[in-house]
Amino acid sequence: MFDISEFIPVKSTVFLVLLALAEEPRHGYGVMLDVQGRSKGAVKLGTSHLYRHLKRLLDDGLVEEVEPNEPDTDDPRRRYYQLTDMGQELVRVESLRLRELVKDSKRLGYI
Amino acid sequence: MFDISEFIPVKSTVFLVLLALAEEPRHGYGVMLDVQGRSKGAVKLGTSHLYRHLKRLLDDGLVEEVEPNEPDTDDPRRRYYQLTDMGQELVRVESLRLRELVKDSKRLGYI
DNA sequence: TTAGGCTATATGCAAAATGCAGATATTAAG
DNA sequence: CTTAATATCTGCATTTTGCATATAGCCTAA
Repeated sequence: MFDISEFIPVKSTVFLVLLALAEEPRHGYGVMLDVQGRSKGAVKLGTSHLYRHLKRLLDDGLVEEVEPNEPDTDDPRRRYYQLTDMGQELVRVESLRLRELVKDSKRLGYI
Repeated sequence: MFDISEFIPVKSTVFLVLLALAEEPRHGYGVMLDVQGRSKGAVKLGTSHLYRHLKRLLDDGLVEEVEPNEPDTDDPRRRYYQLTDMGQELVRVESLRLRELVKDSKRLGYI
């Protein structure tokens, strides 16, 4: 369907951004908080970094901007993003790759 | 035991190197072949990159050089590496982190 | 025996990514 | 009103990457 091979392996921090958006559309700052929360604070993604990642993901067609569900309750500065079809496939393929690595690690007795 | 928090998240390509060494001591070129094989060719690690990663891992105390098991059968150019205790712990902790991400991806229906 | 391909490690350099700091502005709480 | 939290974005020095290339030992077949 899509040729996503050039994006694999997905960078560790970028995968966290994709996974945040995999759950539901979010704005940049929300992505940052999700990344921190998901890793219990172990991974911190600086804002500068975050927005540059988002710009890159937009350019690559993995993420697209979307209107918020309830505009009136939202801070107007917020820009919402969601995964494109290609972005969803990348999450799927990269998840499978990581699952194999985890399986190897388990087989070797590390976890 | 060790403070490995500064190394998390481990870069995608570096984790592949660590996992190659997690199986058994290998020399640089062997690591490269393992990385390619483990991902069925999807991930290619250039030689320049590989040796710089190894140097960095040595400097960080995650990997250490080791004498080959059977010197006489080996190409004398080869330098063998294995994980240190800290390197092993990093593999363990990072594997657990990745397992959670895969679990999230599964919960969201991506895999 | 030598030519070619694979194995093996390493460096140089331009381009890209990163980390840190800070600019700018809105919202919410006290 | 003042402060803290929210929110997006840019500048710049440093680090990492990608690509090419250097060097050289090993292996096999013409």
